[in-house]
Amino acid sequence: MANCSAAAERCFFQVAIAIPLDRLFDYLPPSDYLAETVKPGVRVLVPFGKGRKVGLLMAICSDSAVDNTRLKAVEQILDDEPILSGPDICFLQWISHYYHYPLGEVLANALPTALRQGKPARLDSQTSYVLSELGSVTPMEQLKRAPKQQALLNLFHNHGGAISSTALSAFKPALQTLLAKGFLQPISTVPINDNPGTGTHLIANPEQQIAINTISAALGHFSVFLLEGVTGSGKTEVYMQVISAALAKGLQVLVLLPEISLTPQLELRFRQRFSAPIVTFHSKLSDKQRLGAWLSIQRGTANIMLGTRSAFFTPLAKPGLIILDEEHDTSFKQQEGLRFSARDAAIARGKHLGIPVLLGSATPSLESLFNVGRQRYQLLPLSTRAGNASEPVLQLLDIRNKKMQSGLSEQLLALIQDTLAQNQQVLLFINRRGYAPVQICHGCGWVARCRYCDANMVIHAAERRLRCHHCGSEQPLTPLCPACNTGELQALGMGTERIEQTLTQVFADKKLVRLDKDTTKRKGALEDYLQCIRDGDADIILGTQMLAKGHHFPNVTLVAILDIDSSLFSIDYRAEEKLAQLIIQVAGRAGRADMPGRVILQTRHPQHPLLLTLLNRGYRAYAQAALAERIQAQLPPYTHQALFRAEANNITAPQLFLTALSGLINRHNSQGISVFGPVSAPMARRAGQFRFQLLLQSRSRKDLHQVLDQILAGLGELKEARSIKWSLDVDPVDLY
DNA sequence: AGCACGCCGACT
DNA sequence: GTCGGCGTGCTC
Repeated sequence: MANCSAAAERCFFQVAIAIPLDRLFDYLPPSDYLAETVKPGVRVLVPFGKGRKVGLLMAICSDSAVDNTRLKAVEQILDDEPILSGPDICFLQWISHYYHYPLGEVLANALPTALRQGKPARLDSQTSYVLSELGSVTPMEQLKRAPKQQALLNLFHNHGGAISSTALSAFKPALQTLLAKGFLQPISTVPINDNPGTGTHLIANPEQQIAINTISAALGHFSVFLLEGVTGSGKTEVYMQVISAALAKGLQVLVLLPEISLTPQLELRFRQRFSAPIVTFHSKLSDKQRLGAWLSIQRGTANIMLGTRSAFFTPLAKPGLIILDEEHDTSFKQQEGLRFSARDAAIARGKHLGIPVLLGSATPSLESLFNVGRQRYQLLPLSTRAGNASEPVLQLLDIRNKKMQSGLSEQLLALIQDTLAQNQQVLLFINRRGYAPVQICHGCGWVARCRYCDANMVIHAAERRLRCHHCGSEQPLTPLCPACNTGELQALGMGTERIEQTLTQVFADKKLVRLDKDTTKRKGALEDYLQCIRDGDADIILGTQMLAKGHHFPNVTLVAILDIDSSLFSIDYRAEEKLAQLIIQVAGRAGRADMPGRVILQTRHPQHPLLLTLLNRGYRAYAQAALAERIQAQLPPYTHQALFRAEANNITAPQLFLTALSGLINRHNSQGISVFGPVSAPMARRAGQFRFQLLLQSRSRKDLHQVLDQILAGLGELKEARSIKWSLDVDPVDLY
């Protein structure tokens, strides 16, 4: 083997480094380097500036454009084998190019923290647990007051053997308790195959069977499917049978969900079904756990990865299928750093890897329905609800000139009363946390504003504080108006906390659970509340939109959305789509076969076309009408957008920058893409920063990206860029 | 992104 | 007389 550094032909390492510069850095090989032992895709430790950094080797080439005397040598090669394969790197390069984000930073997004820090890519032997003698003789009923512990013990009974700690990450508190009680005991093993699955399929109905057959037949080549099924139509059963088909071919499956809180339930169902090793991946895992999950998928020791957006880039040893559930959910769009859409990127990844992508939703995004119309995606409908469950009834409640009590009309209060009297649960949504969104002085009209944002301070009564929901600044509640020094301060408007107060007074004998960012801050609090609701320990469930995601509450028969009007006239053109999806999703949360759900929408606009179409003709009719409007208005998905944002601590610099940028664009804009702005962001000042934006739009994605490619090269030299912070959002979903 | 270098204000 | 403010420039 030729020793490259000594040989006549020199060679150079091209290394990607996680800094906001979209270029590679050339290095000399390490002193002990032997050619052909090192392949692209390994991590290298390199001197960089004053310190050292972990980079990824992209290529080994025979020359360098940099003056060779300035080159430093790679200090250490960190991996024996590439941690990313050729196709993976190729896909990440595509991502870097499409989102105009530096390759080194894209790579950093794709690696777990431990690998980014240069820790060894090694799977530690892990602790596993087995039933103790005591645990195997303890009757399950003994734990009926502790459902989580009971579920865990049950898992061990069904499984019969050892289960690894990684596989039990969702049961951490219960695991500790059962260990303390002596029902379980730890054993140390090499990584084991967690094998509790029974593999029993349900009998699929005809539509499910068509979906299963179609997707299974597509394994091995690229195609996109949109599985459109209402809650309870059996999407998960389709997922599981398609996963089975992939597993049978020795392939891996990546399953993405919008929210962490949805992973435990699905993980449990998967574990009951599959004998193949399953790993989860999301931001609540420790660095070590994430490394373990990532490596076991990268090496192929696990076959199924279940995770959130942060799991998206995990390399698959034997790629088989990507499933993205609740594809309409905007949580799949990352809102800072690498602003990618996991949904869109999943399609691109499927294409790169030559594997099918399965999108699922009861309320597909307009983009996906548009792509079905263009025959890019194949629609697989599931129209039958399992078990003859009847459709929930959607009903508008006109609250114009109606007497209201804390945002609740008397009619709604009466309906709540009736429902509670029948020992059924009530679910109430209001998308505003805190006590009240405005504090106003009745004497002089003064309103509590945030010092740093263009926003009102929100009253948090229990903590006796005013808080800004945009920057987090706080101050104590004062009894006197700071402007006129009288005691005329009043709370205006409704938040979850205030409605909770009213409801606990009106229904004093009923148990209320409030679910919002404030009540679920504690780790595991959300899961505890959800379990409490499922166990029937709550009569009234009150919360923000976080309640609408995925969870099903069969004993809820009355659902009300209290404040839909704020979304009906929003400046954000996607607000209506989100509201329509929320209404239908919420309707799916409620009821079961013998107790159909009822959904009440309080509104002052009962004639609004969105509401009429949605209620009378359903989601698909709404979507069709909305798509027709998008054509008319020349909005996505009929056009493509890219949004430049700029912010600074003064009001002029961002505008100057965007104006200069606009000029630069127009000099390169032979394609005739539209440029709107600069305009101030909907919230012009946030956390002390003045924010402006420039929107680019074109009917041709190619033209748009061509212009972006041209201007981004010269953007660094723009002197106006020096004093501000800017970012580019390709395919923005929120124009804030 | 870090990190140094580099010229102008209030302090041991 | 200095400590330190963050503007500017560079990283193979």
